[in-house]
Amino acid sequence: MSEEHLSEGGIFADKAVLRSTYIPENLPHRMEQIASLTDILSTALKGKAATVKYVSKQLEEMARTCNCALIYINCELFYTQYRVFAYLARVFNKHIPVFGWPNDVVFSELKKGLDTEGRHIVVILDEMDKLVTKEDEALYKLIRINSELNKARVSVIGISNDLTFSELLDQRVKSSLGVKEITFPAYNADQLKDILTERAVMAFNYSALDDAVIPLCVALAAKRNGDAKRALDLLLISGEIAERAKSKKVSEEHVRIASEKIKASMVEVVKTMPLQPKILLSSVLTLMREKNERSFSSGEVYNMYRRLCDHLGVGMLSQRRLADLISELDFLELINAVVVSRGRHGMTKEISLNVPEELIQPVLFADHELEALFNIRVKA
DNA sequence: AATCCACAGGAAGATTAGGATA
DNA sequence: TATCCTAATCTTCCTGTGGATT
Repeated sequence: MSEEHLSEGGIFADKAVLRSTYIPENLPHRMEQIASLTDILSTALKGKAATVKYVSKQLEEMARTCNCALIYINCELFYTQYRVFAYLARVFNKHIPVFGWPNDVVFSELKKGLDTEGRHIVVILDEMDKLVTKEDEALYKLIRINSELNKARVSVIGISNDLTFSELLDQRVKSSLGVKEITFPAYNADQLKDILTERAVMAFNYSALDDAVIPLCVALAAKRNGDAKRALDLLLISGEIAERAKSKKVSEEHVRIASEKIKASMVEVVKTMPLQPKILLSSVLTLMREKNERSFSSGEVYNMYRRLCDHLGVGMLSQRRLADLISELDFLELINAVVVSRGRHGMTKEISLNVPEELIQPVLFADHELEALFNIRVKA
């Protein structure tokens, strides 16, 4: 139980419930994704943290019905290639000494064991980051094992609390993991409401929430992409504001203040950005006005970016560099950037604005270096 | 099944900015 | 002021990717 938890007495019952690290018992409106997670037992996968963790909680139950074995490995304990493979091989009744055998012998024993059983197995690697730093070949081998098996299939579910660890991953591993990445459609207002209500019951003390608070949070968040994390953030910050104000209840007013605070910090982020990212952001804005669409390919954005630089008489960056800036803005949650394949038409990042246009447009135009964009021709 | 688009994103090296030091 | 050092930025060159199209 956390320190934070102990000090809750007024508004909050358990603040941690609202944080993005919290694993809910229930995951409403994601049954389809959960179903497909259990479905694709022939490939490696990764997904949004909460969903994967939830699945690992529940999968054991389902595993019995879909005839596959579930093997849980805590990488904090089994942190080398040898230990992981030896552990797995032992599951298939292979006798492997604790140490002494060469890695590749252990590996081929594991393959033999798998193929004689010929089943689907799901390997859950908890604290996966520990394994990656200590032994980078293990993950790669495990993921690629399918191509060397005849009958059996192996899936890997990686769990990690370390948000930055995917940067450490071997590119080969990353790309294999990404193969069956599941997409998560945005929640609609009703679904968001369900989610917030469910969490609020646990997070707040009884009757510490005004009835209007959740609908308001949903209304404010739904304007911006139906992102559950944003709605939960808003609720959390509202609660904190109410708490600091020594109020007994979280009211609509607190939500409004919280919303203003969030907006203010977004404005601040945009205001203090260097020139080039500002031009990039302006490019997205201009594209939205010109084409009357919401999302654009990185090629479109780069072309617009060049146009704007030209217009401003500013030196332009390479496409490669711009791709990095796009990722940075994505990280800051100012834009959404998702890699998609358009088949014959190549791969792109689909880029869309993630903050209210009317909020950042004035900020950008206020920059005297961008003044010239004011009168840029909007052609149909 | 093979091709091929339009990029993503890694590697390595160059350039620049911002200091520190002498 | 000139010189050096380091980190951040940015470029060039590159290989890899998924799936619509052939």
